[in-house]
Amino acid sequence: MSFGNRFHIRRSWQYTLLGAARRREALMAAISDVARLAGVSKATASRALSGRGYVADDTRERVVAAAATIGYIASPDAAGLVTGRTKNVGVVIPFVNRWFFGEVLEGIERALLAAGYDLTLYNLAHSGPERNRVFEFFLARKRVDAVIAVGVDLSEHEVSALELREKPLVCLGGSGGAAARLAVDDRAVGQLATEHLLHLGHTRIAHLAGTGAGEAPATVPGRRQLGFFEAMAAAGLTPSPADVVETEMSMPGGYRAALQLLGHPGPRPTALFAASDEVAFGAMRAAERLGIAVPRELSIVGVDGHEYAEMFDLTTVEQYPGEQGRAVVDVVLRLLGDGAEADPLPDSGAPMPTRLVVRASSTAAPR
Amino acid sequence: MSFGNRFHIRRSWQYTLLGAARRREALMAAISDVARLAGVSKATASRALSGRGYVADDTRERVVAAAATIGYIASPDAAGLVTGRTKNVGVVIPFVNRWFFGEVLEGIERALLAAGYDLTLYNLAHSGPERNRVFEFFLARKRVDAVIAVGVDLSEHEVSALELREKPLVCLGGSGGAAARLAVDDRAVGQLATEHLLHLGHTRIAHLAGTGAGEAPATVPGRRQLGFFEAMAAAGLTPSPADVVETEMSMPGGYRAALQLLGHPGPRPTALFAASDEVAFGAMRAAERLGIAVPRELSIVGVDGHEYAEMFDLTTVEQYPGEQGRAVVDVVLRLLGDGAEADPLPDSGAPMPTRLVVRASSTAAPR
DNA sequence: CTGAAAGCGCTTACAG
DNA sequence: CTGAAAGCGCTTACAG
Repeated sequence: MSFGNRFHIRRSWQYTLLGAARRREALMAAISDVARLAGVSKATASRALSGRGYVADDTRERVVAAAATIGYIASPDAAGLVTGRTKNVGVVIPFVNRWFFGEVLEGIERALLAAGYDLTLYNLAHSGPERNRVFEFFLARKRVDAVIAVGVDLSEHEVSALELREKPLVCLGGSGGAAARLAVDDRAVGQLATEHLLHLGHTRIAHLAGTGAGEAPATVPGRRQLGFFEAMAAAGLTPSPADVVETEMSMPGGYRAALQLLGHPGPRPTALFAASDEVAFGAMRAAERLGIAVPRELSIVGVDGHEYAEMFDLTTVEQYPGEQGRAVVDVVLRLLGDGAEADPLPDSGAPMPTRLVVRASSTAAPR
Repeated sequence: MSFGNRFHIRRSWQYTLLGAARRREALMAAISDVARLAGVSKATASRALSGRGYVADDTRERVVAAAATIGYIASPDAAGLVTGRTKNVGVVIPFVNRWFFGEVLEGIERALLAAGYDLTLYNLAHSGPERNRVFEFFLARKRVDAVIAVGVDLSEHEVSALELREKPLVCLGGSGGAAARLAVDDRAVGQLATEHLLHLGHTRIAHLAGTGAGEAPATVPGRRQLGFFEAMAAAGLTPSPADVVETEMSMPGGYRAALQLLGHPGPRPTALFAASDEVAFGAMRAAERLGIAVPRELSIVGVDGHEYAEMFDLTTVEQYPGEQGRAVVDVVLRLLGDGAEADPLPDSGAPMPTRLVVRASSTAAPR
């Protein structure tokens, strides 16, 4: 029962490629090695190790022991070839370095790992040819069992590229596609933030919206802005166009936009609804630079529940991206028939939870 | 030459699993479909598509056309089984949501994607059993061709788990392992930041160090702290232990640590070297809260070249994480024999570039 | 320049 | 409960 035989049968090119590894006894063992050592067939070894199918208890033990001895770990790719499952999920995400997206990604990664799945990351930071290649080549291959799209606005074409390959798609936020989608109610979020400021007596409230909010009402920035307008309208107020400024949803973006908004001579808004906490932090910094006291002269509300919000005393509508990541993985696993069957199905219609957290950045309107 | 035959041969369970996909003509095509359509053997189809081996020009054209017609994309996992190459790299990273790490990750992703590689993400945020599982199971499988470790302090055991599987390992920053490592000279960085403050006439300089700097001089926080001490010593100064505080390398971490450091009654340091820009931002916020004017009463220097540094007018020793990510992929590709052979070998001994950028947060010592 | 054959490492249905 | 056989989709060495 020596291991030598196998190698002499191998073709020379294979031998060259894997020779070094093979020659060390315990390395890169295949299931046939386990089977041989345990004195059973590959089929039995497979059943014993996977837990699928009947195997006598003592046989199983022998197989498991043999696997441990030679450090055997099954190749998921070889298994995937026959089962059609790679145990790998593609995650498409536009940013990694914005708080919300980073938290979601960490939540997804943790949940996937716990389920024995790999996470293949596709960063869509720069659209263009790269983005096409992701949808038409990388995600189209059989390498991923499913796709999670985080905060991406999918085109028809992108969705159908995935459908063509019958690749399950679950979205978190973003827009486009008829696929399964988990999301907070961003319209309600915008409404709530604005109502909080209205409730404090503010009447001139500005909005630092995310890029594209105006043209694309279905996107996250668009929905938050919609909520803002609705709350204002319900209070009988019509924001002046100059008080609604679009910006990249980052801290420097918020800083620059707020500098413009607040630096203009003449009466200023007394309150500001920022489309995200990062935008709000930028606005706070801009106010500081312009000598505008927050919250005495300017109340600010953000969205996210950013890790820094407490430090900056920022009032915000919290959401829970880590939980959202976990939840989206739950849905994927269930779609793949791999979740705990016992788990109740998530209420797919219901929006993900949010919560208004009031801190010192918002206060009663002056006078 | 109908596609129907194939399916009747399939076993029923396969049929059930893949049936729906197969029945739509153009879907999930295999190379045998391409071969049949082009009227050649699988071997020739493979050669034509991969570009390896001789194929007559017109044959190639026919094969390529056939592949396009049925939307054929090769399964990398099946190919990997025979070539031993998965075109997939595992990336191990402790954070995704800290600026430096996010930038590195984006740089790695872009470079890998451009080379046709996938990136499988393993987030080591929480060490413990999960971390073990990553090294002993996930990375040990044949699923990844190589491993990139970003800013991780590898144990002997972790390194040998990888070596056992002959998995090429390239590190960016961090410590541990004799593997290939790209890194900035963190000792020099600490020295430079400190010398800048000394040069401005400061003599009482505090240091907000990263967690573990004291016990682990080989780690990034340890090396930066070493540089700090060396520069101080060279100036004939010995920092008081109270002026060296360890903190998590985040903005809230810096905030809390600086609150302690600066809130203490009695004379204060006039300058502060923060182990990262995020720590520095936190310290700025703490100073603001305590009514300490930056830079008039307190000069602050950070490390990183964070996206926000300009907004906060922070003097910092910049590094270029996006470039670092790209560079580490270069090394991996070369190790895998997949890089442009023409490229000059990177000067593996040389540290990655850094640069002192002076802004308004640091100024001459009071008096 | 091309095809038939072997084989990568695994899992499953089938027959005992 | 177990094994022999077939096959997942691909690529390569070999022989023409």
